[in-house]
Amino acid sequence: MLSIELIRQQPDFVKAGIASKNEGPEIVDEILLLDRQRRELLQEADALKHHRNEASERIAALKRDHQDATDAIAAMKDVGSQIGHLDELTKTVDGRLHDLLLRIPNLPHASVPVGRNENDNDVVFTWGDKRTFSFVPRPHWELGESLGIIDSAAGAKITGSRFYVLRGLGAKLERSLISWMLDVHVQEEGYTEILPPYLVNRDSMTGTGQLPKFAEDSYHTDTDDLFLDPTAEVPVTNLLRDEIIQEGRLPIKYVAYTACFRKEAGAAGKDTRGIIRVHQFNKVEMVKVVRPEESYHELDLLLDNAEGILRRLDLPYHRSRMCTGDLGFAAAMKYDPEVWMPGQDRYVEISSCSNFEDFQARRANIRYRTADGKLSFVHTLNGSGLAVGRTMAAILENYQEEDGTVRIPDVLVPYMGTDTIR
RNA sequence: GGAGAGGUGGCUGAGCGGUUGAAAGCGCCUGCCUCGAAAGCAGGUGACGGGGUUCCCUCGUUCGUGGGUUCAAAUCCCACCCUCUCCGCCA
Repeated sequence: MLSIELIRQQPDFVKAGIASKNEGPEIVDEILLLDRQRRELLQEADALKHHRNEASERIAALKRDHQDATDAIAAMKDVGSQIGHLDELTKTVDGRLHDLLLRIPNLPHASVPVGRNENDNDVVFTWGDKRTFSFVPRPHWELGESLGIIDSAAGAKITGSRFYVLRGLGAKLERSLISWMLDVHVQEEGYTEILPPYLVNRDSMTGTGQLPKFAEDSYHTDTDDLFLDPTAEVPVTNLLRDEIIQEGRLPIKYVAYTACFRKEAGAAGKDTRGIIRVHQFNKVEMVKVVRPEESYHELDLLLDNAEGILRRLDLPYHRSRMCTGDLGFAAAMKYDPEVWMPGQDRYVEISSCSNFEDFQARRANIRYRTADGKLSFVHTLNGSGLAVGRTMAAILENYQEEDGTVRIPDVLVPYMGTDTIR
């Protein structure tokens, strides 16, 4: 969330920032109004409480001296109820204010290009040579079906649409990719591996920004109010919720594999074929918690770590810079590496690397203590390294042969125990 | 799921209705001592939110969370959450 001080002091700056994210300015005015009400109520109640505290001290003194205190007690009789009334009002206003603060998006970094939606994003970097095919490359869903490794019908049968089953070397390829990606990030880039719960509580979902605004995107268990994590970002970032980190521990670099669950509300009709947009998918996610002054440098490193996976797999990609309108709710800056899919003749998002600055840290109350003892909010970042199912799709499409077999990228052969899926 | 124990400041841990934001110890910071350090001695040391004449003063809140009782709650009552031990069930 944004600091209330910033909203108070520079409301027009905040309005302009959220407008560039396609959010109306009314929320800022509503916040300012409630903030004013809150402070007025607080002053009134504090004055009464001060009065009560002084009276209590006098009563205590009288009691100690074994003197009669009935008059003093009688005089305070209804002050308590006045305070109770004011506290109740404050609580109502406070709750409403807090809810609005949780619903206001992060402001974009000043350097982010202003734009309305994904059409205004820029490709800022391109890597790799697209392979020239002597035949018409097929999309991964056709390859997956003919090889018998991706079974969408089975997924629909046992669960529903947008679920799929992997079989044989398909299942093994998914598992190999997870292990290999984790190994690269841990062994070569110094991340610490985490295997968190896939179910998270309401506080965790609020801490990273999925709640309260995007509840309809998440799977939820009615009986105990838990959510299926939409990304490992949620459990992993929340490892540090309400923690005070000694500065020397920063930067903290975590990498986690989890299954991810998304309702994909509003995606009806989009990417209906294949395994690009599904309700359950595997992802390896990197999460960083860093000192504020280093967060943009760390974003560059994070991007390089994500794209390094694509380079090791020799998959052509480009990097898309998100405009303000496509940053999402919590990010101040975001880049999406997109992989080339020759079977579909398009680039597909395969990672998303964001700097949230202190937006998540404020919500989740993640702070660090500097050498001179001061407390500040950290900056948080995360990026997929990578979405596993989409990586498998990209491998199938880029490494396919005319006879329908698929070659295994060199780095994965030791994990797969074979160099071809046939 | 059942029974029991417990949740207090950075940590350990007292307090169990009335100057208790909270003893004591540890840790940390400052000063004295020292060539320097340790030891010793003295002092200081939480967070959050208001207000102000804004390197400081002041008020309020804060002892797992939320309610309740009371002039007054860390302290009494209720509910919930979490941790530990034992039992049961179980991949």
